[in-house]
Amino acid sequence: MMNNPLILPKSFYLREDVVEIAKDLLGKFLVTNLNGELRKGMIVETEAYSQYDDKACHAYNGKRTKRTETMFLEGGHAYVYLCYGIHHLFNVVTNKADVAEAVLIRAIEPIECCNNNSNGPGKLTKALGINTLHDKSSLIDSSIWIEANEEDKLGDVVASKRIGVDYAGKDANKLWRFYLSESKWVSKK
DNA sequence: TCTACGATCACCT
DNA sequence: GGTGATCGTAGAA
Repeated sequence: MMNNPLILPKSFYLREDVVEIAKDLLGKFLVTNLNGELRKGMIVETEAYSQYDDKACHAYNGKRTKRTETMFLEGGHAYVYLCYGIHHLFNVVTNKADVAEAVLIRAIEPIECCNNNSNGPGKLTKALGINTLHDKSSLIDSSIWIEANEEDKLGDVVASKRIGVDYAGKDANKLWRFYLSESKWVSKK
């Protein structure tokens, strides 16, 4: 994957507005190259999480643990963790080092070698072959990366409440989930 | 050490 | 619509 001009540069991830980045990731291509097999899907659904003013975030209020440590890395890294003992969830770490913010990729539209369904955060990691071994991987120069979409014909972007974070009280009402309204691959309308 | 629970999914009624 | 699977992590003791 050397010198691919479409790969999003680190500066894309280092920006300080994680909500903005969550929106920008829609329509981009998430690509993995594992075991010599290239897999690619278009991102159609994302959610933003921030350590600031967001109880739903694992690193809320700057909480640093072995698991959340990844979110404190510099933007442009993968944050992968196990949920419900079964599902691997893939996030993109954003902002500068020591600021814990990330974007959860919730659904992709299969493009290459992802015949499996991928309309949910647990399913897309399975379709792409992502697991917790990829936690802390760089998204710039390793086997997982995100490419720009030169066509960039997105259609309508819809904002909604995030899924599965009711425990977060008022923060559960934040409109920090974004999806492409025309995509049939969105996990839930 | 021990216990509780989750950024989900598939299958059941 | 309701619920069980399943296990690493976090927090308590």
